[in-house]
Amino acid sequence: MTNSAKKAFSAMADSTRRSILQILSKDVELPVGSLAEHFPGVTRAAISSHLRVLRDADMVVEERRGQFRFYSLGTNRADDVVRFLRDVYQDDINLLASDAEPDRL
Amino acid sequence: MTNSAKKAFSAMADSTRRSILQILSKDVELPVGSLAEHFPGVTRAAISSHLRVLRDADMVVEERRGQFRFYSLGTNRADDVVRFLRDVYQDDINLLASDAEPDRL
DNA sequence: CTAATAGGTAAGCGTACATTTACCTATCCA
DNA sequence: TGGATAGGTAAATGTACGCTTACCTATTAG
Repeated sequence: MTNSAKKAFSAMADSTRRSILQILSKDVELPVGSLAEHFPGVTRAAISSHLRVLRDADMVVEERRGQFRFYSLGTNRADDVVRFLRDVYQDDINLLASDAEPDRL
Repeated sequence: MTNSAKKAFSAMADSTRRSILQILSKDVELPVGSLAEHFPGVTRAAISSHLRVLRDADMVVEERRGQFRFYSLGTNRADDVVRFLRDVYQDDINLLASDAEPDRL
C-alpha cells in the first residue's frame, strides 16, 4: 500500500512518463511506436523502460495484438495518490473536484 | 511549471516525506525535534535533508522562533499534482472530491 | 525460410538521492 | 561567559535512476 503510493508518485515524477499518461488519456490506446513518435530525441529503449515503470505501477496496461503492443491507461488511476492528497489536504482538495463552480468573486 | 510538478511528485515519492506531510496536516506546526520523534531510527540529519526537499518544493514552510524551527504545510498544496491528475483522469478524479456522496448502490 | 518490422533486454555510464557520522551555528539560561 | 539545547551543513558511501548502444525475440509478409 505504502509501496504502491511510492510507485505511483515515483512513476509520475518523470516528465516523459507524465507525458505518456497524458497522451494515453487522449488516445485511449497506442502501440509503442506511435507513443515514441511524441518523443523525438528519446530512444525506443528509453521509452520501453519508462513503460515498464508505468506498468509496474499498474498505471498502464499492455495488450499484445499481432506484432504490436498497445498501451492504455491501467487500473491504478492514481488512487493511492488521491487518497494521500485527500488525507493531507482534506477540504482544500475540493479545488480538484468541480469544474462545476468555476470561480466566483 | 513542469519542473514544479516534478518537484512535488518527487518530494512525495519518499515515504518519510509523505509521513511528514501527514503529521503536519494534523499538528499544524511542529519543531524539527518533535517531527523527528515520529521517526525512530532516522537521524536528525536525514530529517533535516527531507525537510529541505519539502521546502524546495514549497510544500512546507519554516518559521524560526527562538531556538526552534517550526514547520508547517506550505503554499504548494500539491496544486500541480492535482492539475495533472485532473488533466489525465478527468471525471474519474471525482472519486476524490466528495465525502458528500459516500457511495450509493 | 528469410527479411523486415515492432519491441524488449542487457550492460555500462553518469548523475541524483538517502543516509550516516562528524562538525558547526544559534539561542537560551544560569 | 559558558554550557546545554535545537538544528543545519559537509563529506563520504551505497543505491537507484535515466539514458545510450548493442543485441535478442516475436510476428508478419514475400
